[in-house]
Amino acid sequence: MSNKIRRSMPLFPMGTVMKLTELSARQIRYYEEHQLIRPERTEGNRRLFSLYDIDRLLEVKDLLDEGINMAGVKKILLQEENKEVHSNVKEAAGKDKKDFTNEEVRKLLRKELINAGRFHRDDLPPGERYRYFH
Amino acid sequence: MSNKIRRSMPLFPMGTVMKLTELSARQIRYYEEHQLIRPERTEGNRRLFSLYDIDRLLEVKDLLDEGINMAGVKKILLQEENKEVHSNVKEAAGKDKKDFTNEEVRKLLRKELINAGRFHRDDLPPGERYRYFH
DNA sequence: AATTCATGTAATAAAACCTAACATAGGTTT
DNA sequence: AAACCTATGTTAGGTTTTATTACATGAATT
Repeated sequence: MSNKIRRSMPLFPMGTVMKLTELSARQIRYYEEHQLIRPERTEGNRRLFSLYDIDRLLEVKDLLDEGINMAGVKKILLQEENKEVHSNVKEAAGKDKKDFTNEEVRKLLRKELINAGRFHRDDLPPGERYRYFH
Repeated sequence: MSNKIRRSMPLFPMGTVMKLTELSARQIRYYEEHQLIRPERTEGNRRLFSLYDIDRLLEVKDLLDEGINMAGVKKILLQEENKEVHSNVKEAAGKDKKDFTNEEVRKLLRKELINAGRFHRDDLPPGERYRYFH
C-alpha cells in the first residue's frame, strides 16, 4: 500500500549513485571490490545499484569519515549483514516463501510502488513543484 | 520519516525506465515529444526520469491500451496536471515556499529518504533476499 | 487512394561506463 | 629512513547505452 521502492531492485546507474552519495566512481568500485556492495549488472556489464547499495555506500562513507579503515568497515558492515541474514532466514523459513523472477519483481514493483503513488503528489519540496508544472 | 523517493527527482536512465514500464525507447521519446513527460537531462544530454515520469508513462500506456488516442490522452493528462498546478499553487501560496537548488534537493533526498531506510530491510520479496545475502 | 497516427528500424555520433594499469599522499612497519 | 600499504586519483582504450534523425509501415481515418 506504500510507494516505497523495493530496496533490492537494481535501478540506478553509476552517475546517479555518484551524485546521490557524493562518492567518486573509483571509490564506489573500490568498495565493491571489497564486497561491501554487490550491484547487479546489465546485459552489457554496466552496474545497476539498488537503494540497498546506496544505503551501504553511505554507511561506508560515514564510517570512513569517522576515521575507521576498510578493515574496520568490513567487520562492522559484514557482521551487521550476518545478523540480517539470520533474521531473514528465520523469517523466510516460517513464511513458505516463493521465488520471484526478476520480471515478476518488476511487475510487483510497478503495481505496489509506482501505481500506489499515482496522483499522490504530496511529497514534493515546495521549490521543486514548478519544475514539473511550470 | 518515510523512505519514499522524492517523486520529482531525476534518477533513472532510459534503460531502467524501459524495463519498468515495458515501453520501447521510441514510445517513451514519442510521448515526451507530445509533452506528456518532461524528463531532465544530464550534462551530456541523456534523459533522466523521475518517478513522476514513470507514473505518467504508465498512465499513458493504460489510456492507450484502452483505445484512447494521443489527443485524448493529452486532454486527460494535461487537464489533470492543471488541477494539480492549481492546487499546488494554492498550497505554495500559503506556505512561504523556498526555492531549492538541485544540490539541496539531493541532500534532502539523502537524509530524508535514504537514511531513513537504513537498516530497515523488511520490505524485500522473500525470493529476493538471497540475491544479497547468498 | 491518400493521409495520419503510433511505432519500428537503421545509421551515425556522442556520452557514460567498463577494466586495467600506473601514480600518489599519508600512515605503518621494518 | 626506506620500504610498504591503503585509499583514492588519473589515464588509456574499449564497449554499451543513449541521442538524433530519417525513413518505413500497418491500422485507422478521411
